[in-house]
Amino acid sequence: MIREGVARVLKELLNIEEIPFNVPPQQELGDFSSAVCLSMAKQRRQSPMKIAQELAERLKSKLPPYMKDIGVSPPGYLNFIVDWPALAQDLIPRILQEGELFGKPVSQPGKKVFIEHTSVNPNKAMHIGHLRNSVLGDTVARVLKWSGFSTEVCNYIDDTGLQVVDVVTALLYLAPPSFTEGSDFKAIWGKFPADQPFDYFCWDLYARFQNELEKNPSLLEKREEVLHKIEGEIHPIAGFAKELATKIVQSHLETVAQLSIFYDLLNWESDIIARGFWETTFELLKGKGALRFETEGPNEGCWVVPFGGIVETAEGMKSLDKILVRSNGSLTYTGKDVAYQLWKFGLLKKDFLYKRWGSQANGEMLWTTAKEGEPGEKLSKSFGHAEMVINVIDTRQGYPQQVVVECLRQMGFKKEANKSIHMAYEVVNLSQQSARLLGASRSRLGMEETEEKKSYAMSGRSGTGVKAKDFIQMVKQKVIEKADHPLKESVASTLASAAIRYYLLKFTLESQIVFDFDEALKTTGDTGVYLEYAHARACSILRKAKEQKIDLQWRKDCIPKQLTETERGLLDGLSKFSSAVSKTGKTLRVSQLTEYAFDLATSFSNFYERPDPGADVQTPFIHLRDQELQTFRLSLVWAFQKVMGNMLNLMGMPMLERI
RNA sequence: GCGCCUGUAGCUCAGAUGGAUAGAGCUACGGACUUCUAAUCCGUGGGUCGGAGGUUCGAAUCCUCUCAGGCGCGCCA
Repeated sequence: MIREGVARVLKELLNIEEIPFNVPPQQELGDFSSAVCLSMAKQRRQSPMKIAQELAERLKSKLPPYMKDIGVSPPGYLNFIVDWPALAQDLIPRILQEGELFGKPVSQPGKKVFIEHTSVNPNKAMHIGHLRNSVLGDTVARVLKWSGFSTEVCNYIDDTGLQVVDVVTALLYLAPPSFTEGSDFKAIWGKFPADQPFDYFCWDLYARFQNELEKNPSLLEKREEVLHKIEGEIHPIAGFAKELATKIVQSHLETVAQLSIFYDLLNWESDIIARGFWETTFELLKGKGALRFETEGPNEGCWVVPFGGIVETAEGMKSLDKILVRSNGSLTYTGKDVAYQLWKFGLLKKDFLYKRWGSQANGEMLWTTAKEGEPGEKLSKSFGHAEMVINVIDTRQGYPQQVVVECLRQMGFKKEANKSIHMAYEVVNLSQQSARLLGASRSRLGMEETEEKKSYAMSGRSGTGVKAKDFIQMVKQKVIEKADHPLKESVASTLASAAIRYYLLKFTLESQIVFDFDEALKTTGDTGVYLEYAHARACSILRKAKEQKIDLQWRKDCIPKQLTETERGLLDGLSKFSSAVSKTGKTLRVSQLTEYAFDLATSFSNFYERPDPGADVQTPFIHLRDQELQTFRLSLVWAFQKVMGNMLNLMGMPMLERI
């Protein structure tokens, strides 16, 4: 806000696009500075010092907002001295008045962003890697909504894939009683133990099935049989599979709800097929010549997107071309994805049928696509037809995502191709110690006895991974242990949720998280707990002030002539809120949120601990004799509490009034 | 083989558009609680930003090469 004001004036004066700012090495020089003059020196053929001096004079005669003075230092830096009282006078009452709306950009009517995240195979429990996806997606959605977009969040359910087939086959045939033609599924449902979550049982079962497949090839035939029956959609097994997937999806939704993650729509892959999305897409692609039918070579009999031809790899010759339709006529995942992407933009003439899934803990209705649902026109809301599409998928799927975008481009949907964003993030792996703790043997991890690796990939196939619900429970337990007083259940849950979201958010997208229990269970320092603590502390101060009947009414004459270092620090932090969030909305680098939030909380802690940094004694705000100063400092606390609350909201962390 | 990503303090990581002396947290050591909440704060220690060239007045940041690690290149999803 301070820097934006200066940047606006400078841009006008200099006619350049971006103004870089930084912090001077000595505080005496100024509160912040810019090196624009240095970079201008060459093209203007003037010494940077001279440019800076001239510019400073021009700025001084027409001071930007909140500026007290502008100085110059060699070799040509512009140093800005902030008029802190003026800033306080504008900023604090605005924060207090606007509350949740403070710093929010004006909305952009009609601009809709479609965000897909989570999209976990509905055949087993979620693990912490899936959680990273959900937290990233949910946070981006929150930030974009705040930025003024209308958002639609969807969770894609791949119910037609082999993973579901595997678990169904395992349930029906791996252990007695086996399914027999004509029988009902009562005995099969009876296999689920009462003392274990549904999705946990499937987790183990899936891993066991992968193991059994190698030993017992007859299961392969069974699997093939189950696959066809599910695809046929008429056999009772198809209904059973759908029921199973539905139950798992329910488990997933319950899991992420613990981290305040909700959706607008569940999109079932089977509905993409049933609604004939592909047929339309196929014609479009063929019409544009984007598809090629292979009559020879390794992809003989397939419809492919040409994407680089045949290349030599470590494992021999391979084709880079992407198959969309297999030689047996069936559709690949990428094929479905192209059709689905078209639907998201409203480019398909076809639509799903919808019905209500149920209301969620955030009060919003969750919809699902369904064969027996209603057409979109009959609903009060419309799904899809987005301006921009963000797919939160891990980086390993970069190649197929590229194919999807390329298909759009080839079909002539250039604008939509450019607005298709693959939000790619690195996976979560397990540290050596974590892998050991999970009891993963070397052989199960697929490694030699002497081999040592830094990290281990989680694997559904081998059942190696930290299950999301376990992790949430562990963090909760840890938070309770670490507290110096008994915690209410709800407080522990909130702290755990904040800690987990923070942990999954603070890494940059390119950073591979090597999950380590010690690291992930930390409750001190750079953690979500710190943010909650700072917020709750501010609440406590305000609560106590009210109890003591201290007048919190803002008066502009309460501002001191000189602000202390920690007061300035907090004020500066508060003033950066809007630009910090806006920046995240543009870059989608959500780790910048935790970075800013931590900085803000730190500046508050510093202010709280040392409001008068030079003094020997620090007086608690509510004991201050100077009523003006008391009002000012308590107003700062209040403003912090509001802005921190807004930050917590944006990161999906529930607020606590006291811990 | 080709492509993408990563390499910054003992450990885990930030460092958007190139800017002045590269920052946090954890760990270690030393200090501050009859409290507005010590899950906090203050201090000390810790770095040839993987390496080598180059561009630039100026490079952790841009370019080239190189070393090390991860991932991708399925008629899986």
